[in-house]
Amino acid sequence: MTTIKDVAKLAGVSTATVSRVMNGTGYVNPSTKEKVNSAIKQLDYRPNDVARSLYKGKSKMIALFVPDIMNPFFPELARAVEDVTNQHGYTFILCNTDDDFEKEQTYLNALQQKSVDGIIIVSSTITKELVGKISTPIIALDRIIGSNISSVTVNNREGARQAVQHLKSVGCKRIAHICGPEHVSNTAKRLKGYLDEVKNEDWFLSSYIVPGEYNFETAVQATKKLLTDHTEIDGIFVWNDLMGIGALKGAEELGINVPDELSIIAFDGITVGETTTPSLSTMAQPIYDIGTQAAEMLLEQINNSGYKTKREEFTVQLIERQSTRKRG
Amino acid sequence: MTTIKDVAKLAGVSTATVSRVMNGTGYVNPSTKEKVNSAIKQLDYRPNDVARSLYKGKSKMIALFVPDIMNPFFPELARAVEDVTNQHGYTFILCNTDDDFEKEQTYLNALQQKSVDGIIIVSSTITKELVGKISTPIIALDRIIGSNISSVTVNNREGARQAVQHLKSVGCKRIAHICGPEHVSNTAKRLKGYLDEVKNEDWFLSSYIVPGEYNFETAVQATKKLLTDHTEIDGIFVWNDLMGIGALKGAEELGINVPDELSIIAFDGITVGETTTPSLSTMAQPIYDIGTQAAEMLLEQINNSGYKTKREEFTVQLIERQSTRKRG
DNA sequence: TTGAAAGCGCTAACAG
DNA sequence: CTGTTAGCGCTTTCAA
Repeated sequence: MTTIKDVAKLAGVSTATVSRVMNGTGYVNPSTKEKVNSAIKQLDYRPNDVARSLYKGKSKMIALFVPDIMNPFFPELARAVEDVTNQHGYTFILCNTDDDFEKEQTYLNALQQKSVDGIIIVSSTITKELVGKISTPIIALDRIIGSNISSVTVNNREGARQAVQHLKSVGCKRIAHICGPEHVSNTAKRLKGYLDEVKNEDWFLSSYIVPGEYNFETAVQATKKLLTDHTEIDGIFVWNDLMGIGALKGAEELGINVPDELSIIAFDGITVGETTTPSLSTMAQPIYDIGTQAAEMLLEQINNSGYKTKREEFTVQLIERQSTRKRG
Repeated sequence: MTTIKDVAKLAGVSTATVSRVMNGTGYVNPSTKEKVNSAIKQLDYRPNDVARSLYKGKSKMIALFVPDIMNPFFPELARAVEDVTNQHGYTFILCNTDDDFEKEQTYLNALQQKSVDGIIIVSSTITKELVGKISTPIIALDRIIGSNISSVTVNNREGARQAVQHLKSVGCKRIAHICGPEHVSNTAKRLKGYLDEVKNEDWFLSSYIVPGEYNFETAVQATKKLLTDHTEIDGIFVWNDLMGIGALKGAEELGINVPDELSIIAFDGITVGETTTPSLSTMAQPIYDIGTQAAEMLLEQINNSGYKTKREEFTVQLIERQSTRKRG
């Protein structure tokens, strides 16, 4: 590998001068600058980032922790973060944590040891204590970790309310809710939103609330059980799109027509929701904007020493597709 | 940050001894080892990987280039690579290239400057020339780059043949093919497999072959046009699952029933294929195994200086789902 | 305007 | 068995 020394030698100057030329720091005579630049070009020299990092204590790398890369929500998010960080000359690292505390810890250590400059975290298991011990800038995404960690979220409760309102508006009379995983904070929030809308209805039964897991197959089964136990159900608000697609499948397997006999709406707004038949109505999060915002906040926190904790909340938006339709 | 010096001081030994204890290299008296270890624990010391990398010229990082993180195929693949690399103590870096030569080049430079130890590349645009200039170990995935780059692929042509055979076996009489993007090598291979099976059929028309893009919406349109122009078509082999789901949607929008009037089979075996209604028959690639294999080959190449170029080919497997069914 | 030299934190000869 | 020392490639005072 060619080093700064090689360049210095070829240009007939000291390594300090080469460094100055590269970084545009300090004064350097135009003619020697010329010589240095041509030496750089001639040798196709590229500085060693590791050496730089060692000196500076910074690596120009940013990481994103996601619980499940297989859920399309996260690739869409990752895409946004990647775009922003790349634009600013950072290298992007994606870490899949499975919402596993051990894995998160391992990653956190590894990244700190590599002088990663900042981390964006989507996690339900990580603790404020763990994060508090870390000096690396951190942003919480989609969920809130602690009061002194900046976060980017959406209005989950209000969004859930709107979802249920929409089901009512298309004529649903008995509306159920399939929940998300218990340990995820959004689960409680969306459940609250659902309850806001139904708890005073005379038809409401607590058994209309069914627990769910973070995956397709479980949602299929939960839906089938729900619809078998309660044949009167004509609307379901599902915790997220992935599970919503499972609900679609469950209904189909029971021979229940969506949307004629049953309306389904979910939450997230991932692209696959458009591709199903029927396509899935949803409360869409502005996924790309969320990722962008988080990345920008992180960069600000990295570069401004006087940064103060922020809390950003985005608004979800109803997207009506085929799985909910006005009934006559 | 606590450094090796702090540990040395606390333990009353030299930094060299601390280093030896950490790395288990060379002899060290049990009792001093004891002292060092307790000092490490007491200070919660973690070695600086950047300094290590600088000295060793290696970073314990591995990267994966994918053209489109939003296609579920790649997260599944990434998952596999991540698992293997993590197991071996490497940090995994995912790079989204958009099959854009400039982006690939930028990433390649950035990673080299960071002393990344190896790269797995899925790319149709990257050239052997570019890769040839790089000393970092590289594995080509899903596509072949050059003759002296190891690769992991699947039997695309034979798989395509089997897909068409399957369509025939369920009773299809007029079979079309929606191709992949022109510049991707697999496009030609799968097309050849299709042609192997149909070119001698008396019903075959070259207009049964329609060009496609790497996305859902285009596939919907291509399918609608195809089925409108050729109402006799009763089977379609689609280049990949994402586009296959588009074909499903296209047929549905025309009111054509799948599989009663039209059978559809695609290629890849991504999980979402199970979730659609009807679910999508496909030639499944062993995605996880492919990723695992590539990662293992890369690690071998990194660690064995006497490594020789390899070419691994996996076999795809027919998965019959609802989109193809025997017709009476 | 430029060079010499120290040092970022760690490892690996080389002595002892 | 352990310490001293040089050095990985770069940046930045400090002098000149």
